[in-house]
Amino acid sequence: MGENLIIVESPAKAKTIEKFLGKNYIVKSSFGHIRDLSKKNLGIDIDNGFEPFYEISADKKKIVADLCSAAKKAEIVWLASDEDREGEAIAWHLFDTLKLSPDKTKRIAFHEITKDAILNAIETPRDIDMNLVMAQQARRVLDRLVGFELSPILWKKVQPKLSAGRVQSVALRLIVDREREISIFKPQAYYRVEGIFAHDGSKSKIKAILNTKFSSAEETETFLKKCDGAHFYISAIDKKDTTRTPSAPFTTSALQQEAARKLGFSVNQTMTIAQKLYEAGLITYMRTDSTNLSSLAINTAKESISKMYGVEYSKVRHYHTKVKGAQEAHEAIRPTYINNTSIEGSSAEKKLYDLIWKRTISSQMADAKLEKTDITITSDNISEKFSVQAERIVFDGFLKVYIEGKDEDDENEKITLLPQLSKGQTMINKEIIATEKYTLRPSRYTEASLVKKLEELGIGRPSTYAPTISTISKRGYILKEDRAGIEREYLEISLKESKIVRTTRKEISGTEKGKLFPENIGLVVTDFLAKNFEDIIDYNFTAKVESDFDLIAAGDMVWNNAIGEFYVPFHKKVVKTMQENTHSNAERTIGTDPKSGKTIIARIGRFGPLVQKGTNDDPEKQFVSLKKGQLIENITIEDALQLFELPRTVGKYNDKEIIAAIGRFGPYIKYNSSFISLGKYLDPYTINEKEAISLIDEHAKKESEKYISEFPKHNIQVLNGRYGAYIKCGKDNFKIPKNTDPKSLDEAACLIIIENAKAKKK
DNA sequence: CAGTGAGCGAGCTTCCGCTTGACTT
Repeated sequence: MGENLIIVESPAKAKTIEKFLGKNYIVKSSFGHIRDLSKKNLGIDIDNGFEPFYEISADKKKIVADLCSAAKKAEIVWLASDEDREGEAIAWHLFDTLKLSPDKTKRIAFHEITKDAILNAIETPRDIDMNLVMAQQARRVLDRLVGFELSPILWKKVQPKLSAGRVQSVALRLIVDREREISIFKPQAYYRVEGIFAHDGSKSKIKAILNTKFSSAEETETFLKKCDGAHFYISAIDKKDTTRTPSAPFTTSALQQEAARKLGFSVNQTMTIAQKLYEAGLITYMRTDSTNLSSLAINTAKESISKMYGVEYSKVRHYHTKVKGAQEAHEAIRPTYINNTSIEGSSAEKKLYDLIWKRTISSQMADAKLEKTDITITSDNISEKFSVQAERIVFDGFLKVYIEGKDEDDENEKITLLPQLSKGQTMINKEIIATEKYTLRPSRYTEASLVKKLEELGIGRPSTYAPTISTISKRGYILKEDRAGIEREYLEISLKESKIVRTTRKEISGTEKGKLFPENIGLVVTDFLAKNFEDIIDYNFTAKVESDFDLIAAGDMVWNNAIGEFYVPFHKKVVKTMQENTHSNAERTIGTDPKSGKTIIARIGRFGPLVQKGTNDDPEKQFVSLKKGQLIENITIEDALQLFELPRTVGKYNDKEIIAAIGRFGPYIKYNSSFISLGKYLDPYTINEKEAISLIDEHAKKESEKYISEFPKHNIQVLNGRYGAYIKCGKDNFKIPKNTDPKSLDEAACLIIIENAKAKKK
C-alpha cells in the first residue's frame, strides 16, 4: 500500500479524488500554502536581491509533519496543487519543504474533479514550472514590501494599527472617490411626460412616454397646451425579433453579486454557506474565476434539460472567462450532480444551492426569442413623439429557469401585451401627466458591487474579495449602513379634460440600504496615500505589476530585477514621507459659535473624530465626538453646534433627573445611575420626558424579568439574556440545552450543565 | 460599559493569497 501520494490543496478535494483512485493512491491535502514570509519582520533580505525568508506557518506545522512522513513512505509523490501561480508555488514549497527527490516527484494538474481528468493528468505529468513559481514570489514580495513599508508610515503620520496595501487601499479609494462624486453632484430637475391613450373598440388604456424631456415647468406647460385638443394617431409600428442569451455560470464574484441581489446575503455569508455546500460535496469549488464547465457537467445538463423541459430548451454552450488576470484553475461554481434539483440543509443553504443550480442549468439552455414592438404616437402639429415599447416572449428558452438580477431599476417599464393596433389608427388622449424628476447621482457601492468593480480592475482574487472588505471595515475605514432618505417636493403638471393642473407632491429620495460609506479615518488615509503614493493607489497599479508577473512567468524577466525597479523609487518616497514633519488629522475650521464667538474646528483626535470649540491655544476649549457617519469634510456648523447640546436634561421622574447623551455605545439616557440605550429610533437631542419615562419603565420591567433563579452557594444565576435564557457562574456563561425549561433547573441540574460544558471544552 | 482630547516611551500594530476550523459571546 501507499505507493503513491497525491497532495492537493483542499481536504474536500482529497476525499473526492481518493474515491476515484485505487488502493495504490493516498490523497492528502496541504490546506493551501504551507510556508510564508516570516511573520515577525519583513522576511525579505533587501540588500541581497530581495531574498525571501520563508517559515512554515504556525498552523501548518502538524500538516507538514504528516505530509513529510507520508512522502517518505511513498514511491512517487504527485504534487497536484491548483494550476495557477499560487498553486505552482505551493507545489514548489512542498517539494522544497518535504525535501522530495526530483526522480520520485511529479507535478500534475487538473481543472475539474472528474475521474477522467485525474487519470489523464496522471498520464501526463510535468516538472514544476520555476518561472511561474518566481512570478508568485515576486507577487508575494511586492505585496509584503508595499504593505509593511506603507503601514508604519500611517502609524506615525495618522494613527497606530492602520494598514495599507496594494488591494485594500484601492478598494478603499473606490469608496472614497465615489462618496466625493456624490457630494459634489447637483441633481438636475427635468420633466418626464407620460400620455395615457385609449383607442376605439377597447376599454384598455396605453401608457406612452414622450421622447423629449423638458427642463422647466413653463416649457412643459407650453407643450401641454399644444396637446390640448390635438388629434393623435399611430404614426409607426415597428416589429423586431430579438433574442436574449443566458448568463455564464457562476464565478465567485458573480455568485456574490447574485446572492446579494436575490437573497440579500453579504459576501461573507455567501462564502460561508458555499463552503458548507462544497464540503458536503454538493457544489464544486467556490473560489474560482472560471466560467468553464466540465464536459461531464455539460452533458448531464443537456440530459436534464431535455428531460425536464424538452429538447428544444437545451443548447450546449462553452464559456470562456473574459475577466482581467483570470487564472482559471478551477471550474465554474456548479452543482456537483446536476440532476440534484434540490438538497437537504438549512434554508440559506437550500436557497444558495437553488441559485447555483438555476444559473448552471440556464447557462446550457436555448436563447429566449422575443418580439419587440415600438409604437409611435404623434399629432401633426406636434414635433415631439410618444412611444410605447412592448415585448412579447415568443419562446421563453432559458427564461423558464433563471433571470439575472439588476443593480439599478429600469426606468422605462415595458408592457408585455399589446392590443391589436394598426398604423394610422386614431388614439384618444385621456390624460397627459408630466412629472418632475431629478437626475440620479452615482450610487454608493454595496459589498457585491465593490467586488464586481475590483474584479473588473483585476484587483484581488476570488479568495480575497470577502476578506478585503472585512479588513477595511475592521480598520474603521468604511461602514456598511442603511441611511434614511430625505423628503423632497416635486411638481406634477397634468392635462385632463382641457384643464392644466399643477400639484406639488412629496417623495423620499436617497434611501440607502446596505451601502458602503467611508469614515473619517478612511478619508484621511486615502488622501494621505493619494498625496504621497499616488502610483500605488492608482486603479491600474495592479494591472501594471501583473504584466511584469506575466513576463516573469514567461521567462522573459528576472523576478528580483522587476522588484528592484519598483522598490528603489518607492523606498525613496517612503523615507522622504517619514521625514516630513506633518501629521494628518484632517483639521478643518467649520465656522464660529454665534453665542461665544469661538472658532469651531473639526479634526481627528486621540479617540477619533471630534469637534472643538475654541482654537488649539485656547485653554478652555471644549471637545465633543462626532456621531457615526458625520464627516469632518462636510459637517455643517449647525450639526457641529448641535453636538455641544449633549449631555442634556430631559426632565424628571420620581424627582430624579433624566439625562440624555451619546456614549461609547451610542445614545443613552441616564436615570437613577443606570444607563438605558436609546436604540435606533430615538434621538437624544429631541427625546422628551414622556418618551424617556416609558423607556425607563420598560427597562425596569426587563430587569425584573432577567432573574429566573439564583443559587448563591455556587455563585450560579439563571438569567434571561439577549439570546434567551442562560446560566451564569462567576464570570462564565453557559448554554442551556434545547428542550429544557430554564425555570425547571435546580442547582444540581445547573451544575451538571456546567460540568458537561467544561468537559467538552477540554 | 456610557470618559476621554497631557506626555513619556516600551512594545506592538501591518501586506496578499492559498486553505479550514476553533472559538463561541
